[in-house]
Amino acid sequence: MAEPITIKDIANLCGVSIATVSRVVNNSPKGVGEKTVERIRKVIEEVGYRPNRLAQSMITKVTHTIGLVIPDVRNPFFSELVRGVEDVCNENGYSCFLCNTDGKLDKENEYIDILRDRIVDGLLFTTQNNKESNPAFLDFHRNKTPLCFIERYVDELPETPGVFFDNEGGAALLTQFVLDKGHRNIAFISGPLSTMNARMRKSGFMSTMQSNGVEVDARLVVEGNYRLDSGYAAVDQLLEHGKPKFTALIAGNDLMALGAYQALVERGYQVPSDISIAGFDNITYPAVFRPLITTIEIPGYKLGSCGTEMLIALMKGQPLAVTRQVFAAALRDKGSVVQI
Amino acid sequence: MAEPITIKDIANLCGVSIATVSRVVNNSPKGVGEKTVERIRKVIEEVGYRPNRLAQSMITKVTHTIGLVIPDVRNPFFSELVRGVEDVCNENGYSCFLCNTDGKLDKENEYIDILRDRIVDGLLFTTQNNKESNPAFLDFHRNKTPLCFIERYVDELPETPGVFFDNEGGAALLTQFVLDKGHRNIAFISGPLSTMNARMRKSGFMSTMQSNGVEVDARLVVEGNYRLDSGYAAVDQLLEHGKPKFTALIAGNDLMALGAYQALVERGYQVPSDISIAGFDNITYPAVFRPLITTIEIPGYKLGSCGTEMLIALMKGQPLAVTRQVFAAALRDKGSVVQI
DNA sequence: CTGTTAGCGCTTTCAA
DNA sequence: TTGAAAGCGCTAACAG
Repeated sequence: MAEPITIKDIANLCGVSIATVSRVVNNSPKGVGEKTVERIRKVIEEVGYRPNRLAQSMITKVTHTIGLVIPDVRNPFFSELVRGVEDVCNENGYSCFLCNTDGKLDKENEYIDILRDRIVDGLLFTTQNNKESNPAFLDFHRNKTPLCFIERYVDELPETPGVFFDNEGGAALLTQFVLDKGHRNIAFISGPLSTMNARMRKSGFMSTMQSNGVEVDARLVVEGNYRLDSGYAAVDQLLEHGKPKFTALIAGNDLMALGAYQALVERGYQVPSDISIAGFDNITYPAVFRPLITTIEIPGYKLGSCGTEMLIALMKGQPLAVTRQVFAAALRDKGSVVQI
Repeated sequence: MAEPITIKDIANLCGVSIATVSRVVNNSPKGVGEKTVERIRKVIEEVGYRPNRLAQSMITKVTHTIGLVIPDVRNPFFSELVRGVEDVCNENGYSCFLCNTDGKLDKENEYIDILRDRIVDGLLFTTQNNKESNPAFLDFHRNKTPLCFIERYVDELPETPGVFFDNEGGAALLTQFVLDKGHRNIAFISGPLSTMNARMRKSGFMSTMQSNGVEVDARLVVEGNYRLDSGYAAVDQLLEHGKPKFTALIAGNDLMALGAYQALVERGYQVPSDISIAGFDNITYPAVFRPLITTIEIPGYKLGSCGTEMLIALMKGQPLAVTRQVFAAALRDKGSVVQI
């Protein structure tokens, strides 16, 4: 290990004190002679000196690092989000620790501790898990380490900044779209109602049905778990009493919509001519793949990049104009909902 | 910002010196009275003291962090890989900085500098870009910061450890499979031949054809760029002179295979009954999606986790049994290649 | 304009 | 078994 060059070496090489070198490194108080600045700059360049960030951080107490805690980077929504976060970090001189929790509370806690130990300047946090709030958050909060939520609501920390997706509005938009196509008997497969976004989506569906004066048949509303097979199983439940009583089906996400699609097709129904289908997420794949599902797009990249921008503002001590940003939903019509 | 608790506070609270506290924190030289250890432990627990990792790192020169440099986490292959890396890091007390370069040389260089400044203990690097070797690598090499390649070959650093996928063997396996189905006129769409893996795959195809005594029609071998549309375009090129002269088509990756599929179907050919298709990558999607392409699976997670294990061994100064691990290919038959 | 000095929080000899 | 003291590489008063 070639001993790294230190500020001391530069000072010696230039015949000045380390304080002076430090000043030009931080191009601080212009109170350094121009000649000196130039000379020092030249030497730094020549020998390839790079300040030791650990030493700097020890004094300044800032590390220019953040922690990003997500359930699983393999989920396309999160990889979009991660990329949004990382891009903004990089643009602003921050580096980002990636942490996968699989949504498990103990891993979330573990990572929060790890990140605190690493003295990150801020934390970006997202999870489906909101059964209970995490005590570690309160620590962060106490230490005033900036924290920004992504699609997460914690009752105990109502004023914590965050970026959110308008789940309710998205569901309303989609439901209205289906209604406008003439459907009146619409089935709904929700995500797990333990999660806030599943509740919001369901609520958007229900209220839009109501505001359109369309009664919701309770037997047509079932709960899934956001996975493909639960969409499949939901169809069995919906068809329990023979022929379908619905002409359209809205699922809480595209995966369940796909599962439902499979179940319907296997049972001899044509989609969308017999039954229309719609979902949430806009999971996108190479253009050749079929089926295509009309869906609500959730802007993963945008949530990540904007959340990071908020966090950076926070870390710089800038007051936030808005502490909670809500992103609007966009409909992606892919033809799986037909006029009747 | 509540002032963090320091080792000094613990020392005062316990009426011992900071050296003693340090000893129990690092449960080092058992040379501390059992009573004292217990007392200090208790206080540490009570007040929730956590050693400042920056200060520790300043002295020990290790940060327990690594850098992971990839083209884009949104590519499913890389998100698999990232997860493999992160899991192994976490199991071993390391944290991981994620860096996306889009395969651009300047961003690769930038990140290498950033990571060096952050004093990562090791670097995991992967990219398709191997037109030129990166001077920054040589710095890393000079500093003896452990470096592990993932699917990357740099001529100047032949002895750098790495994990690799057996591209040539995979291509051979797939080609043999197609040959065994009775095909003799087989088209091949390679990836960009500037990349090593595209060359290896092509080479595996060529040599297997040859070893089976099957002549390769040069007009049936075209170069693509690993993207969907280049697979589509390649078909036009292959059909230039009218009817296809091939009964099977192997693409350098699934995306191009998909593009070729689309082009063939649009031109009225049935896949696989008229023309069989095979690819590389085993990109996987929810089970309902069609078409399915027979393919070679590349174990992204495994490459990530094993690469990280190698890197960790390196960082611990353990000698590596093998400096280069090559992962074997596995065929995933999905029915897109039929017997003729 | 520049240098001296005192730490940041911790590990690690060297003594006691 | 424990403590005192010397730094790690750097920043930030405070002098000059």
